[in-house]
Amino acid sequence: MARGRGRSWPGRDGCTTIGVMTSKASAPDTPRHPMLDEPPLSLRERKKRRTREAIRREAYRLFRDQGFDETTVEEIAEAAEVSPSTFFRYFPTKEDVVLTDEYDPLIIKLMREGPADATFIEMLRGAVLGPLRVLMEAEREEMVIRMQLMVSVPSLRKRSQLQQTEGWRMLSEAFAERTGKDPADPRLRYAAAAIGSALNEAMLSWAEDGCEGSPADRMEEALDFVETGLRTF
Amino acid sequence: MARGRGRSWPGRDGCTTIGVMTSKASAPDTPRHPMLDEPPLSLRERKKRRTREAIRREAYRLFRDQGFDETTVEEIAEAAEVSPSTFFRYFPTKEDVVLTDEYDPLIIKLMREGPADATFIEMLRGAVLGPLRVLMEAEREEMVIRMQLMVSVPSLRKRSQLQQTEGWRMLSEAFAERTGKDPADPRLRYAAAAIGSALNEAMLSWAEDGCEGSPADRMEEALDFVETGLRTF
DNA sequence: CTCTGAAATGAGAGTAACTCTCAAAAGATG
DNA sequence: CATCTTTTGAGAGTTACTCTCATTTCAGAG
Repeated sequence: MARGRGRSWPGRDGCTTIGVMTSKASAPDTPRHPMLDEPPLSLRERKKRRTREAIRREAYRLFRDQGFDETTVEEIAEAAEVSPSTFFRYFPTKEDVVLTDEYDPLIIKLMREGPADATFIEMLRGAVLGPLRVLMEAEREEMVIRMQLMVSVPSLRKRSQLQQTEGWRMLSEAFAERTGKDPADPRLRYAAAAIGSALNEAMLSWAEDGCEGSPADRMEEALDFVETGLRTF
Repeated sequence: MARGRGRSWPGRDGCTTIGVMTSKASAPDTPRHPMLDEPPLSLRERKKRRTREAIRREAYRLFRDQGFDETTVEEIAEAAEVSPSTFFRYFPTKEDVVLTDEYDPLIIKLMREGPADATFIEMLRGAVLGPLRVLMEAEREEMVIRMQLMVSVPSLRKRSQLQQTEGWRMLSEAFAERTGKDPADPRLRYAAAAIGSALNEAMLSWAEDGCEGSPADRMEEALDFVETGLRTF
């Protein structure tokens, strides 16, 4: 085939839906979120950011109007006024336009600042649900479109990064580092995987029910449940 | 693009790695496992089964010899002496050759026969880990190859059905039915998703460590952990 | 302002995983 | 043997990516 994956693109730095990154490194655009006020901005960087935003904006528009599968990369590139080549330099796959975001650094940062004696779940309540609530206020519209796409397009649903174990590695490591736990402890993997999937499921159920309120509420519910409910369910 | 997914193939009935199905329905081949001694076998059915087995066998051989990405569907089809068209009639995607199996009916059956007052996790210990141990004895070699592929090929790793929430729906429903619980209870979704991912992670860690013994041991460990350990971890 | 190197872009050709249609082959059935 | 149904093969088409290379554009030094 051709469907590339895991190569080494310039356009990304590796992050994802609601802060669960699939790390990558360097190049064209190193996305970071404004909420995490980053330093300066060279001309080149500004241009790259604009390009990335243009691609994403046009892509969402087309996805909304004619559907994800019905929109070709070529169309997106044309609408964003870049070449198809450039599109792929910014997003490794069409799916990544929807799945990628820039919140991971923020989450990691919050984890490093959290209480050193917190449990994994407690830490996540602060580092993931907190910013998510803010995010939903600030960019609700875009988030809603994303979530709806993720629910309705099978290929996106499956790749939802909240569900991708791999994406939780950095988060787990940050947690281990902060709390002094062994990063190689298999329980860390189990916990991250289990919780990630439960959160993902909570998000899906929120989207399926019409995207009312904040998904963070559902996620809170899911966290509470997996924290103590599995023994008796 | 072309990468189809979720269409409506004739060749499958919907099942998956270690019994976590992505249901589908009807047609050419309705795979079932011998362990679940099914009734008769018409000439046509036997042929279909043979074809399916031939495809899988040749595919595994080629994957092992030259790698998953380096093997084209065309090569597999040729080795199995069928046309590429036929290949896709049996397996919706190349990945499914590795990800699909026929254990789901067995697991469902065991769940329906299990204790009606068991918790979800208890039920899984019996219905999933039990047969898995047997399976590992009976078809160890093939299972090991599958697992190794699933660990080493990124696209497979991500799609590992143990991780696919969707695949757990039927299992959840069987559980709800057996124990008289509400199948729409969101906690059922959370539980299935969380446990599925933890089990998947256990399997991966087993494969990464060289596939020694049975993955069921690791999975047992993971189940024990998510059952009670998340509150304090 | 100019020169120089580095990074981003565009163009275009190539690969391979699917998709779809249709006619031919092969079991099933009576 | 005749007919109906299901499976198969052939082949053409779409599109997501991949790779290479020439061109453009920014950065930084003089």
